[in-house]
Amino acid sequence: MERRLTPRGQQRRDEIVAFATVRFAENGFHPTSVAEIVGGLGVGKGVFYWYFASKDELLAEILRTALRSLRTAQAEAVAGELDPLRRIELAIRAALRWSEQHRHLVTLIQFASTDDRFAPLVSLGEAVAVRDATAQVAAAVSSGRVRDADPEFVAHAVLGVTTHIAREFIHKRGRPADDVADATVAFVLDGLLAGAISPVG
Amino acid sequence: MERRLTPRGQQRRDEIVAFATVRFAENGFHPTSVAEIVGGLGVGKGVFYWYFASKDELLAEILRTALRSLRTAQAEAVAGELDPLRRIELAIRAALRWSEQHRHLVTLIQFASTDDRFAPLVSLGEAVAVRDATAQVAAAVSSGRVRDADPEFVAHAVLGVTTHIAREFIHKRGRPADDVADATVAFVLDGLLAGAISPVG
Amino acid sequence: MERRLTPRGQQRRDEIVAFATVRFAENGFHPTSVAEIVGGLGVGKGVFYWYFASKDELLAEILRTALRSLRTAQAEAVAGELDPLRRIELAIRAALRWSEQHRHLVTLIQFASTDDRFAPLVSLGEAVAVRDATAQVAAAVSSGRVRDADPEFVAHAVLGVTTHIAREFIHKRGRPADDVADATVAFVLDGLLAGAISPVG
Amino acid sequence: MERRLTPRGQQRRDEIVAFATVRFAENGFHPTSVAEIVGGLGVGKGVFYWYFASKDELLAEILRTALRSLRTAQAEAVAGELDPLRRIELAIRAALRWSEQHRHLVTLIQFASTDDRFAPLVSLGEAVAVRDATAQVAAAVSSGRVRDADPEFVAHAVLGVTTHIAREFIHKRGRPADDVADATVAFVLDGLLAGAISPVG
DNA sequence: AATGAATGAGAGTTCATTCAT
DNA sequence: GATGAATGAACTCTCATTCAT
Repeated sequence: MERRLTPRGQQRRDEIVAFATVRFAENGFHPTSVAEIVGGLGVGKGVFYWYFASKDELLAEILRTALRSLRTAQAEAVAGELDPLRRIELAIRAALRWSEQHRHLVTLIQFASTDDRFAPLVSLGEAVAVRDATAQVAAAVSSGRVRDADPEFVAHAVLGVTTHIAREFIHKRGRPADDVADATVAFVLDGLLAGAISPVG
Repeated sequence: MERRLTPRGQQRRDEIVAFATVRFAENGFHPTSVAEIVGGLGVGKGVFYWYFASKDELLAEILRTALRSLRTAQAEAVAGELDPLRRIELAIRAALRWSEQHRHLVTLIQFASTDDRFAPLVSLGEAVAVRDATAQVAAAVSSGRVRDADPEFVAHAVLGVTTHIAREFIHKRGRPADDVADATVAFVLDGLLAGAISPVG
Repeated sequence: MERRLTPRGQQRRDEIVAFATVRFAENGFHPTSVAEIVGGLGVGKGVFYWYFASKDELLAEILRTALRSLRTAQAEAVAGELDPLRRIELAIRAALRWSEQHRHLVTLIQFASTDDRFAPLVSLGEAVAVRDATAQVAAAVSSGRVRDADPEFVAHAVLGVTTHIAREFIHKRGRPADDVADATVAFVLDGLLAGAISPVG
Repeated sequence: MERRLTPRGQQRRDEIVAFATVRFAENGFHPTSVAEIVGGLGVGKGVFYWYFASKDELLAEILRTALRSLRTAQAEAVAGELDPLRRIELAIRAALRWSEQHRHLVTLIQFASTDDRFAPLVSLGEAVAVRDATAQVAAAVSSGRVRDADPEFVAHAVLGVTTHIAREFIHKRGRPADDVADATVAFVLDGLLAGAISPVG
């Protein structure tokens, strides 16, 4: 593969990616056939294999692009911010806003992480975000601003909250990402007990 | 279906379920063929269709049984406990212990939730746990013991943390469920800020 | 593969082998599709793959069976004969008679020897005959009954004559194997010069 | 087709022929795709069809050229020689030398003779050599210099020996063509028995 | 002369499911 | 209850060939 493409070719390729992403997310990867994709685009079967080595390779590319896009969105969101807790907050907000705009990709990423052939790609993509979050938490812990905790554990806990909440509240219930983000940040930073009335005895 | 089975029949059926669960979890549901399952058990194809109406139906049953088992484990864990926060803690601990013992089922549940045909079963199974957690949080909030928050949101946040942490720390890294549970409960109840040194300025 | 077959299954399998042998020989291996084979037998496509792992594997098996059959025919023909030259003669006669009866197999063997994936099978099959012929020639040479010559070279020369002659005279022109065998044996034993009138000066 | 080509065009064409010859011989004709050929040369697909009407036509041309080349080599080798047996010997030597230099073509010719679409071309090419050899043998027989035998049969026997020996000893084992030729000529002229010690009673 | 793009029939193969025994 | 055999639609992928540029 790695073909030199004309502008028209690049456009075709993008069409395939866009169409397949939606189908894969809505129908599932395995149940969506190549025939369905090319049929939906009104082109011959060969077109698919002109641009992609295989159906697997197409999904892999979708995933790589998606994860890179998410990473970029987060990187831009935290750029310039030095405070560790603010960085974490901004990263959560960016992730939720990105999820709102790319629900199909979110679905695909979740599926991919259940398939041995694609899971490594997802882990790889997540690793960057986790690494950054881990560093921020570690900094916050050592400066005494947050309670002592395994930074990597916390980073994954945050990741778990964020992804599940995105699916449940943004995708399923259509809540605005920013509102959901407020609640998510509060949960992450304060937990359940903070600010509550101390038990009287 | 709904066949009256002899003890030997019941055993056969259970064998199929057990074997298929592992294969589905390790290889993926779609990539695992019926032929592979019956081949692995050394029986003919007819056997499979004697006990199950279809491959889909087998997965559905695995999921139903799995979710029921998880529910039961949680119900037993919280039985008799009246304090809302303790109930949540006990439910988290039960879920993590169950995940430790049923990693294949955890994988399958995650996959199922990405497939339109099976996702409803998972939601249904989770709904019970979420409903209980929501009620506990609501009680705790209204008694002023935890900060004001949308109880259902919190319930899902806890679910998100727990499932992700189970996969990442118990399955991938093999940490003991009980240790992981301690950290999870701390995260959920205290968030990041609680117990930290207040900023001096 | 390596399936336990019922008598009916064995029969089906044999049908496929027989039909495919003819088609492969007449149309060529690559140009003959699996669809053509199952269509010609009036069965579904799955049948083919129930009995054979692949089209390649079917050809491989045809070749193995064919070469074993030829070997057996030659072994039976020379059994009990001790004289080296007679053994060679009998082997040539057996080969030609076998070629007469299995012209499709002869064609397939020739094709196979031009394809890297199958050529080793042919070489393997021929090796036995060549080894025996080599031994006979060596014996004849060392007893002084034939002129000094590289026994292995002679063995291959005999093989070359025999196979080409079978195709040209038995298959293409339909000459009876026994007549062709007489001429072949004469050529092999006597060459061109033997028994000729010595040049008078 | 039959295009008037510029010198550069002629060169391109020759490149294709050379490259395809090697690929066809090493990978097989059917398994070698047009895409592979143009890809290997770093040109677009249009180029192929600019110079050749089809893949079949390319092979046909390769074969025609190859057989003409072999014929020419033999014709030059025997030119001027009047003695029938010497002509046969020289033709054998020329064939083996040519085989040594054109092993890929030898492989292709052998394959072609197993495919109904190309076999006639090979027969046609061989016919000339066989015709000449037949004439020489007939002359030698009628002058009494060789034993009585069907000249055409002998011609084919010689062809069979020569082609098989070329593949086995020159191509597979890399023996020098001239050494192999000595042994081949000896076999053809003397057979096995000539010059051997007569059995003593 | 040459390119990249496109075609679409057809290749080999798989597989959930059914059926005769 | 259980088997091996059979089905045939659907799958992924290939490929000789054509075409617009």
